[in-house]
Amino acid sequence: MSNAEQRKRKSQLTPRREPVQARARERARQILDTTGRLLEEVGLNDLTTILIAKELGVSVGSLYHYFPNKHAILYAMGEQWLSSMTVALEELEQQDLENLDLQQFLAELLDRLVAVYREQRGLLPLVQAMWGIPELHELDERHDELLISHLSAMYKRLGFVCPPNEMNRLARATLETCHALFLVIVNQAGVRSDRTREDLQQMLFTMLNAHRGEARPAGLDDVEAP
Amino acid sequence: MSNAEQRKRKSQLTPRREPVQARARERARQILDTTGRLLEEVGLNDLTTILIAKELGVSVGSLYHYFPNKHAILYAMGEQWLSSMTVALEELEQQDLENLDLQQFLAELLDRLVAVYREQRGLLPLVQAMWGIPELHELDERHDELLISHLSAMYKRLGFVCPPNEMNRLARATLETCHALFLVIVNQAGVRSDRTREDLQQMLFTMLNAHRGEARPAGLDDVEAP
DNA sequence: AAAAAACCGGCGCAGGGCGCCGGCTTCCAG
DNA sequence: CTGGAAGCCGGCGCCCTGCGCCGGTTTTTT
Repeated sequence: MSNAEQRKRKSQLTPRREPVQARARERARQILDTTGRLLEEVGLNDLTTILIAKELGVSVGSLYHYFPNKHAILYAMGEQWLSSMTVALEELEQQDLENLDLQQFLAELLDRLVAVYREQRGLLPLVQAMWGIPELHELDERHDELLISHLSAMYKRLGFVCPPNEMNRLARATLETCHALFLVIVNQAGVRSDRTREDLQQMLFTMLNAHRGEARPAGLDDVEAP
Repeated sequence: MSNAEQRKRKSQLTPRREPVQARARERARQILDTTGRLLEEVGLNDLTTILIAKELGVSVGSLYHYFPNKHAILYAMGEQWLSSMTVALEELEQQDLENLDLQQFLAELLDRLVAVYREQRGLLPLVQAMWGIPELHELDERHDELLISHLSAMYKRLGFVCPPNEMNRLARATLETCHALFLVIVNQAGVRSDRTREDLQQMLFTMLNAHRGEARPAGLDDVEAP
């Protein structure tokens, strides 16, 4: 079955081989870099392998030495994004959270995450890709899990006593609110973005502060639910 | 230029003709209905004209009597969505807002909007389409403008005294926060969704209450900016 | 210096979905 | 009852774009 063969190849998302030589590693980095730049400029719909190759000044064939197909490039960008988030979150977890109050914690959290959003090239099209391209869905899910697990852990260290399912709900609400407003913030000019950033912090504080001490929230006896 | 011709046809999004007979009008409604159902079931990527026709039990040719192309169907769904929102907002504006306090207002607002989100079939793929398909971008923008203008007007009636650009910022923050959390809410089960709905209300209250009286916010002297 | 890895440009080609076509059926008016 | 307009139907042409392999050359590594 050549069809099955093709599907297999198509669903292959990891790089063809681990680049060993310095030059090759550099190339792979350059490809991602260029792709990021192009995503910003032309958007997801007009991004083609030919365009990437031309922009970078290499041939299409070369591209396929590093990545088995176009989606794999986007996938790699997504992983880069995930790892930036991971770094930011782990740095935050280094801190002495037990002795931070909630406002201080939120200020730290938002600063770090906004920075990650700010430095990511072509973020919006990338998000769009993670929603729209089936092969990349997994990344979106991993992103959510990553944030939920880290946030839950940190909330606990801050003294939250909610049961796991409620913690989960709070983390999800936090993450979605942050994501939505970060996208607003990075598109605003100086003062406005600071104000929105501050509003976000106060909103999160309101939500979290209201629930931090609820050991047994009413009506939430289920263990796991969306 | 057959190419220009084609482009012209492709960019055509309004229905081919206004249906005059009852049967035809009914068909058009059915097409949108079926499309909504299919969007829920198979998602945006696997939605094809053939599938729509087969599901509805008509031929593909028939579809093209009512809509010039596939995107036009989605466009029509989007417009339906916009009009639901408009209705909800206008109903709210009927009320005696001047004598409502902010909490009461937010409760009303959220109830109505959540209801609209709940009853819209295939909402998520539709949103995805409005982001991903260039022809539908306009809908997304109109949606934002719609909400921002209505929200600004209502905030004013509630006694807000901010300058227009700040009002705009607050409306945008409101809309993005609502959108993000509505999508969470409609996917949660009973009690949890109520709690998130309540959290959202308190968060919005926090943000809006903080700024309702700021006639001259510091550093916001520009007239228009993102 | 030989082997392995990286690089190059061209081109075959597959396939999936779009939407037109030509002819039929139904409905309404006169 | 009849004529014509609106509605309906299935098929399939076909496009066309982007994917990704190939055979050969150059560079790096050991």
